[in-house]
Amino acid sequence: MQLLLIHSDYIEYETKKQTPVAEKIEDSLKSGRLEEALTAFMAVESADETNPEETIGKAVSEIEKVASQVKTDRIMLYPYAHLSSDLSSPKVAVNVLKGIEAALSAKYEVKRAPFGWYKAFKISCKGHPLSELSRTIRPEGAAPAVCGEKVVVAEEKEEVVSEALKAEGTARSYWRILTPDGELHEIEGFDLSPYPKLQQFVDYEISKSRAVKEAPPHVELMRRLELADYEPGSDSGNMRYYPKGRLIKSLMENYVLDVASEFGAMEVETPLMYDMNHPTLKKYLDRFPARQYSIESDKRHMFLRFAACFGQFLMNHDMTISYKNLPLKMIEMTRYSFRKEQRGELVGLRRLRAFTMPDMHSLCPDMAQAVDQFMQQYKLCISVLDNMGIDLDDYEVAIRFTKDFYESNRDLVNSMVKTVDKPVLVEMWDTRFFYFVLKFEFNFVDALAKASALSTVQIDVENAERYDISYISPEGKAERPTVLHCSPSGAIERCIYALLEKAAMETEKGKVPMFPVWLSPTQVRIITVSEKHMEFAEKVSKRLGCRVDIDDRELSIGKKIREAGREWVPYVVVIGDQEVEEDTVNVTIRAESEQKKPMKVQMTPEELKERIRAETAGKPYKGLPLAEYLSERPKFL
RNA sequence: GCCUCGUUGGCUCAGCCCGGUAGAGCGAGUGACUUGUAAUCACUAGGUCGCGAGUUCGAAUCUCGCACGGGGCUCCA
Repeated sequence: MQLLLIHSDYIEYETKKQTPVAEKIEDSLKSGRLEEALTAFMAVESADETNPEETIGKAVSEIEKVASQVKTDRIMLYPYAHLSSDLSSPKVAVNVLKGIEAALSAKYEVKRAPFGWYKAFKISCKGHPLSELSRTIRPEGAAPAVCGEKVVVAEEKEEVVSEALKAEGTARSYWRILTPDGELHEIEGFDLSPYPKLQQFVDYEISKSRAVKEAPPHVELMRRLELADYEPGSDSGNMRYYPKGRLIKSLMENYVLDVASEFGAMEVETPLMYDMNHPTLKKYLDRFPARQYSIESDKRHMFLRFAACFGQFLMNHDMTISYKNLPLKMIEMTRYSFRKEQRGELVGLRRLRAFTMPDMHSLCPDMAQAVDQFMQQYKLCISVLDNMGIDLDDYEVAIRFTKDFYESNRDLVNSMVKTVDKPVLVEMWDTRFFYFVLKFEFNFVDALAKASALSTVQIDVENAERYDISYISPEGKAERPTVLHCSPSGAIERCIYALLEKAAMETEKGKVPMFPVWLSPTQVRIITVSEKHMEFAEKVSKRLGCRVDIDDRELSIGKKIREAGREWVPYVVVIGDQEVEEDTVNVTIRAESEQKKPMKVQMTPEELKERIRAETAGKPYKGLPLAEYLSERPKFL
């Protein structure tokens, strides 16, 4: 039996004409209406004939379950033959319907539309996630249907939902574990116990089991460290960034751009909003699983970009590109990309509605070079995350591809797994649902076992055609390139989230949390024992030549030390009489300290400077985001 | 979007069940102390109790609606 359940404001029907299999009914049943009802459209199938009683029982329990979820006690049973291409005999169907009606009548107000009539009906679907559900019910032992998936989309309430979002509900995929030896394993039976993080990721992706009571630890940290905060004056998922958060973000953004530039990508900038009715964009919207912000602008209907694809592809379309220019790479640091994620999905910095994402696209002449580029970019992503403080142990790899692609590119996929040298999760589609044939993501698994994607690369085989992008081949002919999408780090905010969650997990394990030195808002904090040491402190600050601040507040040494620790300052320098005399500094090195066991070292300012220089070599640098003297700093929280 | 819990000085929270002039700690300001490694002492200021409506002689407290946040569902780069 096929069941389609719609929670509706109302449902009404009116019989029009009998079919040859029509049941006889009284006039009172020729039309009907229910307010606030769960409507069950149903088609009884031939498989149900083997055991109609069982079908009735299962259908009743499904309907009751949904009725209680949506909290309604009115049910409309509506025979709807179009749900199946393999119907039962009318006699069985009527018996099953009557059986369901009888069983439900005890607890619910039930109406049943007559069987075998052409009927006009009106329904108003409520549109919440549980309001539209479909179920397939089969007696034990009956063979599963082999016909193609059916997508039934009830009338949506004005909301623009892309076809890709709808299709995703029906995409058929297979999950496997791929090990570095190139073997594909069924998930059931594969021993994941040596890989607890992968286990958590697999659970998250597949069984979708997640029971969490607390707020994720990064939410408190992002506020306590004065990095970022909610902005009630904006839409949910649009954050404010305080100076320290802005500094970290800015350094990360610059780092990714530097790396991309070195990799040969040209930085560009494209508009934030686009015309919803632009013919090319409309089609692309339908292929991307995201919800958009939309904006009414005079008579045009605009949407906010959710990536830089549009802008770059439209630019590519207008360009004259020779095969000599390939692979052609462009990058934009999208500040912002907008996605109107569902409200309940937004948490801290993990998932936002406005986020900063490096978006790089590479045009390749053919699949061979695309595959080569893909591997280079895969390695680039590993290196970028590593340099930002997120290493291979902190995330799990997911590789997704179509069956066809895998079969002709096993070597590529296997060498990806060898590169990370640990089992990865694989998802294989039997047909291509999306614009890509191959993609990977690095999924960070947080302190509460929730996973979210960071870096990703995808091989796109659709958009060159859609945007009419071409290059001129050596033979002088226009050819379609293959396009790669790459976000080397993933969303910048999400990288900050990952660092904070990682720090929280390390704190749990008894370690001392910190940011990489190149990202630390304060790299060295100078604390003076008394006012008379200020002059020397200022000299030391200049000699260090990095982000040094001076705690000149009238507080006890103990308190200043404690606060420097709470801010995760990597080097805390205390200056008193001894240091002034010896021209040295006493440094507490956070990276080498343990909880309650600080690592204190006496060294010259130049030694400390050299140490920091070595640790931050090759990374972007910016000055202090706040006043040098702590007494001059405002509090943001 | 749905369910559920929450919203009280800048921050963290008590008070709400059982309606009667709003409390603490931290932070801030001022003063004392001039300090050697995880919270120095004293005083002072600071509150439309998220917003709107209702019940009541009287609402932080009871009821309803809305906004924002946490968790769950759903969904997902």
